[in-house]
Amino acid sequence: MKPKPYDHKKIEKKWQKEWDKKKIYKAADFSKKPKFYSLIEFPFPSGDGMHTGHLRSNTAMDIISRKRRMEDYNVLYPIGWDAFGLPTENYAIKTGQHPKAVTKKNTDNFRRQLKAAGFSFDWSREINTSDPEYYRWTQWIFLQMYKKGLAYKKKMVINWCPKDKIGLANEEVIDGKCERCGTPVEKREKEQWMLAITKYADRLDKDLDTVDFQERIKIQQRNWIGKSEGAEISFELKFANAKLNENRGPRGEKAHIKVFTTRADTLFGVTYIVLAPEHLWVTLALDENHKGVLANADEVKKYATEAKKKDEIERTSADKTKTGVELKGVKAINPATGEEIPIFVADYVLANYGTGAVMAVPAHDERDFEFAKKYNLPIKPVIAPLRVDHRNPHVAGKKIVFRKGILGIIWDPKRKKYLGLRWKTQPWTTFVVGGIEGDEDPIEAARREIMEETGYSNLTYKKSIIGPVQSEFFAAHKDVNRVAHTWTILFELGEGEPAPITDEEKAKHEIIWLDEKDITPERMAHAEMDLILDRMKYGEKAYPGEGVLVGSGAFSGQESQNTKKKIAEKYGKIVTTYKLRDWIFSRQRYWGEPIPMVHCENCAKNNPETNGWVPVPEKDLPVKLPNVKNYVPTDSGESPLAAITKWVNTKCPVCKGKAKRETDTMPNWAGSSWYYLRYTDPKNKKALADPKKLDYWTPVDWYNGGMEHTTLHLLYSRFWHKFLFDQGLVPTSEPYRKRTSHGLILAEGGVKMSKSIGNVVNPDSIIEAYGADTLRLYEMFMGPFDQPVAWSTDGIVGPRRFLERVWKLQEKIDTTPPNLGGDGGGIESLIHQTIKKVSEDIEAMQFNTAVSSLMILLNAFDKKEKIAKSYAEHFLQLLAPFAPHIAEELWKNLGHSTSVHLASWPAFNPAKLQKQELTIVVQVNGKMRGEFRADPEITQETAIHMAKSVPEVVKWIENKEVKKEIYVKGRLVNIVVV
RNA sequence: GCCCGGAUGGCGGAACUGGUAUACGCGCACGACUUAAAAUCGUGUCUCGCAAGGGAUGUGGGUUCGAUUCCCACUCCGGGCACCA
Repeated sequence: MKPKPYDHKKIEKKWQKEWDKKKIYKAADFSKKPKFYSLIEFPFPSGDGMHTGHLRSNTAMDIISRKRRMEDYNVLYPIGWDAFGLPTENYAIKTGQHPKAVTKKNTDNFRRQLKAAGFSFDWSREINTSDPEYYRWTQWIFLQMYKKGLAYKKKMVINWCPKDKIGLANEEVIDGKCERCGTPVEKREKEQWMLAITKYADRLDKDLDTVDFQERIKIQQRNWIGKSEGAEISFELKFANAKLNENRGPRGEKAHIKVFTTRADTLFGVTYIVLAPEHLWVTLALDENHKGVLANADEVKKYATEAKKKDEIERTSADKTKTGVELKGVKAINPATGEEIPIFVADYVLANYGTGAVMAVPAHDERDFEFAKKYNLPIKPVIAPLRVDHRNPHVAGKKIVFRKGILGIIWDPKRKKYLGLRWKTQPWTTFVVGGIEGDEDPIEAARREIMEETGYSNLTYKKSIIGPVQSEFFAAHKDVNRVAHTWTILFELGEGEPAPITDEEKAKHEIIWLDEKDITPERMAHAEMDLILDRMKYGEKAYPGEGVLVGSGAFSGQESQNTKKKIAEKYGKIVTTYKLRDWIFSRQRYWGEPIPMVHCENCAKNNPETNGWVPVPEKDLPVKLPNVKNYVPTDSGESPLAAITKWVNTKCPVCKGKAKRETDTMPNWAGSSWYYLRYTDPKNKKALADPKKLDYWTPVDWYNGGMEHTTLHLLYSRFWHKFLFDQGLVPTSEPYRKRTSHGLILAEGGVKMSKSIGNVVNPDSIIEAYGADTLRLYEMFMGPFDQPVAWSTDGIVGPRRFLERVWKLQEKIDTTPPNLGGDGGGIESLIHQTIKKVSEDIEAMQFNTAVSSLMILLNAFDKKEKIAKSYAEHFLQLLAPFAPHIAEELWKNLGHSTSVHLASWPAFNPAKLQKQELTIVVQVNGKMRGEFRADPEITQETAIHMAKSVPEVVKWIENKEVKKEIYVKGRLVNIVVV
């Protein structure tokens, strides 16, 4: 019988209908089988439909879900629509349709596309965030947060996108531009609803240890949360106006400024204080009540006002030079040294991190260094870099002698060379080295030493390269272990012959002249050459690293790492800060969940701490979006809802007086922060979900999505989940047990797929031409799942040809009992290897190699006249998750009446993995020279013996002395000859 | 600048725990089938060399009997963060 050709259109439609009818992918609540909840990020139904990039994640999780079903799990693989959002609203405005109608059209299209791709979703649980029955619970969760003080309204400067006419969350601003449209954001002061995600910062960070997220995801979230342990240290203030120094705060404390630092070990090196322009103290010092406190109030005021006006881009632009103004008439006192130091206001200090004030340590912080250079402030090194000389290490038992010293580098502009000393008594080349005597200045000491050792005195001081550096080495010429603090100083040599030097000096070393390329860490004996070269090349700069404390009172001599905590505790307290900010939750657009709050003037009077905000009673939820004609956004920063007076004016739920509704809506991250919970019980009218169902289904076992959501949706939903957990509403403290991420599918040529470039590949045309099975297979085969890959329409024919050949497999099924085909069980072993490989690769999301191993198995089948039915069945079971339609059709053709997707996942037999004969490679000195066939049970002795008799090997080892023989079991023999 | 990835044929990529580098697929070349083409099937396909052999996994070093794999230094590409004290 000649089979019909492979007609993907016919079989794919047929089976999709059949699966739908028989509901084979429906998830059963409370089944006795172990549950498996697999999740993909529900799509935002845009007007453009899906593109092939969207299907990568869906296909991967579909494969995993199908495999789990075959492994007899009760699988929940749901789908829904993240339907609120700007693009829909913008499109609706442009085309004059209602967003609701646009959403309906788009979801219908997406549903059609997803069904055509053959995904095994449980469609009975479909949800839509813009459905009032859904957003009733989004609003309800918001109210719970409000009750617990996590939702609050605050006037603040926000990022306003003038094009989208909407305020943005910090996470939505990229490089000072709107994430969506790329328009530079403006600063606007506005009352905003905020969610206090920072209260969960510590748990969001710490609990990452308890979940199985890809490491890169954890790292990115941790970086975003930005936990930083440091110290808060108070600097007391001293005013020029002596009367002010008498003032005390409410707890009797003197006026002071608190700074945050992670480098308390550098406290002795603090030479000034810097405040952010928004710092409370700056604001206070400038108001009317504090006239005369600052001698230059006008100047400071001007600077602070200008700085606050600047937008994000200007203020943070890369290589902007630092500016600032000193606060005249007040000094701070360094608590460690008691020194009076100046206070500046400068816009390089961020207001909303730490305390908005920093202690400046120019010697050890690059920014402070730059600022200090510009304003001529003292730079006091308190950390000496530590260099242990591994070429001349300390010798045990020798005395340790400390000394202060110099290293004199002399540049001769005439020779264009540096002066070096070649030691006669030691194998060293050095610059001029010497000690500092008493209170001598390092520069003077260097001049003196240079004169003594070289006779040169006509020297111009160029610069101090670095100092002090602590170096530890064995000074062989003095027979002591030396711990030296060394200052390196550069001089330029002038005219004139050197004076004669003593015989004693002559006996020690001779002068040589070194090219620039000769002064390397290898050539010179100084352990700190790396630092010297770096600073000779790039000039003087801060040393931000660790080392040994100097000039730090009782702490001098200790390693900086060990003093951070000690100094923090002595002069302040240890605190933890986070980069994460509270979540700006208000949006000024129509197509979102209304924030369920009303504002009542009357209540504001009776209950001032609420500012008049009253939550809508839970029984009145949902607060539905009014059906209106005009939802065009306004430039005023008010939501279009504000214009709908009939909706806005309402009764106060508390005093029954006149009240107004909140007109801002929620961001579209709201609905997606808890959607995975709703899938467990999508139609519940009494609760966001039945607790029993939540108990059964949650947490999500495996969640795959895009890296772009790591610091947005993924973080937000972990926050909401933790909140719900604290209220006893969900059974686990983390929503997702495992999170993985796919790489983006790029357009042909490796650029991003985008509608504006016009390089978007639509799955409809691919499914039409090649079929969903081919598309799925290709998406998995094209490259490593976690890395970006470029789409290639040329490449898709590979998987298509593969399926054509799978189709033809029917022609050679041998229904008589399996015969081993006379190949010594080769095929059988290959089948078991393939089962193992495909099983493991799916778990590791290495779908590309799983597909390739299926291709290898098919290639082996093709070489056979007949294929045993059981072999074909195994093959189809392995293929089913990848290409569900063709697998189902062929499975039926083999005589099965139940779906292949309900069949069980094949197991491999470890005993059958091994081939009956193996090839052992023979190397001589690590180079492949020959091979031989052997029994798997071969001993080391026989293997080596056989290896040595392989003809191609013999000619490499005859007449040579065999030095070593290595046998790697079942793999190779390496013979090492001299 | 900091943090994460990555670099292997003409192309997408493979290689277990350090053990035959280039699996699988695309493309290309040749052959079969065909009046012809497409499709399909078969053979070949890193590179230099007539060969024996040699050289190749971004670059330079190291460890090892043996390195795509481990270590050190560097270059380039992608992503994230970025005046976070």
